[in-house]
Amino acid sequence: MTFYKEHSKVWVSVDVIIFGFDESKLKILIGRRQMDPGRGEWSLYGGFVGADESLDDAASRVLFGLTGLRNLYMRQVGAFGSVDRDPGERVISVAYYALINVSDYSEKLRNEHGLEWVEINRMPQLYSDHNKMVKMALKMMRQKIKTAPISFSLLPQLFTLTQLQRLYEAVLGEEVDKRNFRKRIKEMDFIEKTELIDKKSSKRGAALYRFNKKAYNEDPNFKL
Amino acid sequence: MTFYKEHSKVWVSVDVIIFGFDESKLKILIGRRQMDPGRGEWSLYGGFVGADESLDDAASRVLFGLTGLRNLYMRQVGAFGSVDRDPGERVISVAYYALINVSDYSEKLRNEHGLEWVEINRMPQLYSDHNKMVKMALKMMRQKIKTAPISFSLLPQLFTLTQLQRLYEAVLGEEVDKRNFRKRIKEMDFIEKTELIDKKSSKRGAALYRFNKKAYNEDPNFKL
DNA sequence: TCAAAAGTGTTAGATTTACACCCATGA
DNA sequence: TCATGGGTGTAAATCTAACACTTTTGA
Repeated sequence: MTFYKEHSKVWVSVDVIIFGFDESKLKILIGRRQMDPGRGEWSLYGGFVGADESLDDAASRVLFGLTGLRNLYMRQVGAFGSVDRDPGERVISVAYYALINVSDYSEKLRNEHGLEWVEINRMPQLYSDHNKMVKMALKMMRQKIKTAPISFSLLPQLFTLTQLQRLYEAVLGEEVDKRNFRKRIKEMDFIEKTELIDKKSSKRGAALYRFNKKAYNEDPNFKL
Repeated sequence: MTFYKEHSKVWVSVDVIIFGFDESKLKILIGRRQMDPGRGEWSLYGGFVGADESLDDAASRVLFGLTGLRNLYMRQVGAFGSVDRDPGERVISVAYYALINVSDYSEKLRNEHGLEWVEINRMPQLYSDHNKMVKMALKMMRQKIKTAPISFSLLPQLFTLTQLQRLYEAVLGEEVDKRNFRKRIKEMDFIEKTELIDKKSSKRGAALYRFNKKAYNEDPNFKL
């Protein structure tokens, strides 16, 4: 059966924006493009959508190839389809963003792919319309992080409240009042204080917290 | 030049969700599918993306063919790409939603295309994943209408505050307090009261208002 | 002993919500 | 004259934002 044969087909790719949080900075993972056209330009990492895989599957595949990690938090940003967005051919691209905990990520893989972590507010010019994708992804992520517990995907399992606060500051791009912030955290029972103390960040040491996903699902009242 | 020839191409279509507001109800325009596969099922209206048009252009084209109207408020909902979402072939679809003022819309065109206005909360089952598209579009539109002046795209140029209130109630799916609503409207100087009185809706008559786009652009402080 | 980060409450102001009656008119 | 939708203000409650000092400890 070929129902639609009078219409033309196009290439469809996925591009992934990988957010990470390190040194109190929000960063994304970019590399030098390895193929023509645009070889050598800074670029997001992407891949073509296969005939037998969904868009989400294609994005997961690209993400796995890049990070060795599965089941990352991932959301679609949207489809980008200007006729001349790709200098070579007509390619429609669907952008996704994903969140990773930088300490889960292997330096080896990063080097193999020639990738760099770049601070979100020091982004170079990227290939094609990739800057637009990043901008939209960031906008969506900012929105999301205020109402859903996605921040924990960017942090180690155990984290201090200062780390969490720095993360919000980095994502939102504005300072946050420490006391008001901690007040709100205390109201969320699914952010649990552990007995453990982190001594790396200060002499006095800071309590380590943990996100309890099960408790969250029972009472999903996240609000920052 | 054919850079990507080793990869497979797919069909890409756009599907448009057309919102209208009538009789205090939020409605969408759907029709019976005219082609195989799925002939006769309730469906959104769509079209294939041509080789030389952008996604947005394809959506505008479909929208124009359907309504005879250009420059409608239109936003992308996202790309839908399950492998088997279309029973015939592999087709990736990008959904858009658009807002129209029902009274601008010609009954003639509606009949020609065999379209019906269906209340959003009486939606029948639609072809393929179209219900999912509608659900996402509605969610996005609800979000948008709280922070951007898109409601005026669903109303005639002149409207009463009761109409505007009913629109919000229909979109948000909840009742709104009349006095609080009007208080907030008064704060937005770009919603201008005219000298005109609408006598259709009540014996006493209600003042007609107008959205001043220019004034809005100078001070875009929409907040409902 | 001191520098550096952790931790902790209160108050004023702003925003949000709840709520009920009179008005004008055509039928 | 009365039924119908139009139009108006206040007060309580909640939420938000501003703000400063003590604690602990390793160097």
